[in-house]
Amino acid sequence: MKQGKLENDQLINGLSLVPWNVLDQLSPAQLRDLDKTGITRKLEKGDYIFRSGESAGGVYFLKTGKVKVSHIASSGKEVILWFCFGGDIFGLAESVQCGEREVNAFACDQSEILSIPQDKFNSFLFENPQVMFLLLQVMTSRLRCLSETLANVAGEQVNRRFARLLFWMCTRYGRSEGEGMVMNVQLTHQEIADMIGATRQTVTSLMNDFRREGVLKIHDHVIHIVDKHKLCNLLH
Amino acid sequence: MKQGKLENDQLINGLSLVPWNVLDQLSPAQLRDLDKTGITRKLEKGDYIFRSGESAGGVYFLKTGKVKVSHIASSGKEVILWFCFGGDIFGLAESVQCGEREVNAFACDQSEILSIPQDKFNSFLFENPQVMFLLLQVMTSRLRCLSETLANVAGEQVNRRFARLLFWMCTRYGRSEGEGMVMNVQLTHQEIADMIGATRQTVTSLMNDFRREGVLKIHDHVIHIVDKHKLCNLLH
DNA sequence: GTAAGTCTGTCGGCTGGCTGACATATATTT
DNA sequence: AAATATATGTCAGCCAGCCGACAGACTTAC
Repeated sequence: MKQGKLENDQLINGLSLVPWNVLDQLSPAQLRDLDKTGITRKLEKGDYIFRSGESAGGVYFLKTGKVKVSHIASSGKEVILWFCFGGDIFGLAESVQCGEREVNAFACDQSEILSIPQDKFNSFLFENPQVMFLLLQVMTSRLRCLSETLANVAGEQVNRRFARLLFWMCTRYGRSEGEGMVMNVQLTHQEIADMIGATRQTVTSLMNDFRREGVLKIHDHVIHIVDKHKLCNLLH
Repeated sequence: MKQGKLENDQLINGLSLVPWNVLDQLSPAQLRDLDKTGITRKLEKGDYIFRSGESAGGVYFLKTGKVKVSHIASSGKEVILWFCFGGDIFGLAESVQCGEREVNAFACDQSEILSIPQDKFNSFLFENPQVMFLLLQVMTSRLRCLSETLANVAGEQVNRRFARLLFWMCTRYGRSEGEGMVMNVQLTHQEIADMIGATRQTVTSLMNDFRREGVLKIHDHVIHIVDKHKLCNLLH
């Protein structure tokens, strides 16, 4: 790992693409070290890793699977902050500080997690300053991502919010394919709604609008953006 | 500074109060070091330190004054992420990564800033891992704060959004006073609106509703929460 | 002191998107 | 295969909060 400047950093339409996959960026020795200090656990679809209000004992790495990190507003509405995939870290905010969980972490699929007690993880960070720096990058990248989401939700109409989410998800989790993009993260309309502050019904109808307009297609729950430029036009 | 656990951390109603004032937590030697590597500059009210789209050359510390960090949504609506006060760091996200600014930093008052080039700052962090850890804490604290704001904006009605903002601002920037709280951060109705995703008119009328209900009073632009519990009741 | 600029207060009309309700389609379990 | 659960599609009604507009209050500059 090079100090100071990420090598695989990219900028696409102003989107910072610092990779969030932390495990992939650690050395074999560091991985062994973490594995030794933590406990690996298997989770079933539907399990909670932690819930808002619980006291935070440590930090988690997602080895495989998919985890949803979300708030429940006092109105009962769920607000999804992001999804974690293989290699991602979560539960850091509450651990690096002291205090209780503010969010829920929920296994969307069968998953495998590595949990590491707070004090041990902090020691690990001081022994591996490059990793600490990497986390600083990941956290600031998430901060930018949330800033953008906030600007989106607070300042735009639903159709644009949806278009922006699509573009953002495809950029981060999908791949280009000719004029278009493909992303095979499985998302229900409800989940999309919870990410953009809308209702399920609104997402359903937007989805069909976009399909009718030839912006996207869906095969087996995989979203294909037919024409990147068409989508981009919906952003401004 | 103690490693691993912040001493002056507090939790009030689930609000993490990791202090954001970074300069106050540095040693005299570290301060001297930073002062030497950076440039101190005075700003007039209304100056921009940077704007969205510019390339990011470094990181800033606010020595005195007040700086607004905001997004402009493509609809033209401004969305305020937070205000910085004496000792706060800003512009880190874009610097620690590479790339361009995504937000605007605007001096709300006469201010004094210390700007430090990215590469020098990164070196400084590796020489002072405790500071790097401190920044990790500050950034994750802001991440939590933004998460909460997002949940607020995406999941609650305006009156609650406003109540939550008041509570949050008083907790972070104000002080308790008997049954109530006082906060003398000067905010216009427009600025409040931009923090909660509402319009100025809505904030004006909410402000008067709350005054009528005996939740708050205003003297010389200073907000007094008359009864903390009354405000808290509005949150749920 | 006056003028220009910026904030605050108030109101009627309008609408984006929520609510609720129900039908159909697709997965999952037994 | 049947039964249950979950996801999608569609629609009418409604209302929170936006929009525009204007008046008065308060600041700042000259």
